[in-house]
Amino acid sequence: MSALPGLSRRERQIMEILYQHGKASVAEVRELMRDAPGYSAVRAMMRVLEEKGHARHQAEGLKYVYMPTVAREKAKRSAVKHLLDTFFAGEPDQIVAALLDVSATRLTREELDRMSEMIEEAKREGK
Amino acid sequence: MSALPGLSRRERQIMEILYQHGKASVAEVRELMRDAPGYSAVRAMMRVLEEKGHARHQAEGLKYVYMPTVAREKAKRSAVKHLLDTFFAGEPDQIVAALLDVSATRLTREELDRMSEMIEEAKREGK
DNA sequence: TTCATCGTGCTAATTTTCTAGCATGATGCT
DNA sequence: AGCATCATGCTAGAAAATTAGCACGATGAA
Repeated sequence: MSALPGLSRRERQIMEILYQHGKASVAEVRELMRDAPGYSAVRAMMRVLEEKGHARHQAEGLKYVYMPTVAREKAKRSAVKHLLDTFFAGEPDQIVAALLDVSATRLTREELDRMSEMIEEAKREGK
Repeated sequence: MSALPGLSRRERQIMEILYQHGKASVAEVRELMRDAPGYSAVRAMMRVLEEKGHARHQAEGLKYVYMPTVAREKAKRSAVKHLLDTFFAGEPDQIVAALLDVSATRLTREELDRMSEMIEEAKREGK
C-alpha cells in the first residue's frame, strides 16, 4: 500500500491524473498526459486499470468517466508514508522543510497558521 | 522533473532503494526488493538505469556500488513538489496534516518543535 | 435520411520490460 | 594447484506494457 505500487509507467501516469482531478474521461486524461499516445492506447490502459481494481468508471451522458477506487484521503496518506520512507527516513521534520522550500512563494499566511495550529495540537496530544 | 519520472516499475523500485540507502550493491538492492527477481535481472536493470543517467556506479573493492546521480536533496524537493501537485493541489497545509497523522506515534517533541520553528521562520520571512 | 463525429469493444502487433543462463575473471580456502 | 564462490559482461527469450486499427452504435446537422 504505498504510492501507486506495482503500476507500469503509463498506468501510474494515468492514476496520478485521476487523483489530481478526481475523475476524468478518456479524452481528458489523454489531453493531460505528456507524450500522450493514441486514444486507443489510453483507453486500453484505463481498461486494465479497471481490471486491476485501481479505477472504476461510470457512464456520464454518452461517455465514461473514470475515477480512482481508493479514496483520495487514503491515497494521500499512503503517498506521504511512502515519501517519508523513501526520502526522509528518520527525519519527518525535513519533509516540512522541503515543503516550505518548494511552495514558499505560494504559501499564504492562513496556510502557515493552520500548519502551526496542527503542530501545536499534536504537541498537546503527545504531551 | 517529478518523482522518478519515466521509469518502469522495477526501475522505480530500484531507484527508491538507492535513495533510501544512499548507495548499494546489486546484491543489497536485490535483498531489499520485494518480489525480488533473479540476480541477473537486477543487474541488467541497474545497467539500464545507468545508461539512462539515473544512477552511476563506482568500484568498491571487487564489486560495484550504485548510487543516484541526482543528489538526494534535489530529489527530495522534486518528490515533494510532485506529491503536492498530485494529491494536495492548493492545500499545502494538508500535507502537514497527513504527515502528522501518518507518523503520529513516532514523532518526538524535538521534531515537532523544529517544525514549529521552521514555520514561524517562514511567517517572519513572508510578512 | 444520410453523413460526419465521437465514443466504445475488441483484436492484433510492436516495443519495453523483465528475466534466465552461460562464459569469464578475481578471491580465498584446502 | 584445484575448487567453490562471487561478481561482472553479454546474449537471448518470455512476459507485460504500449500502441494502432477496425467495426459498431449513438448523436446531431444538413
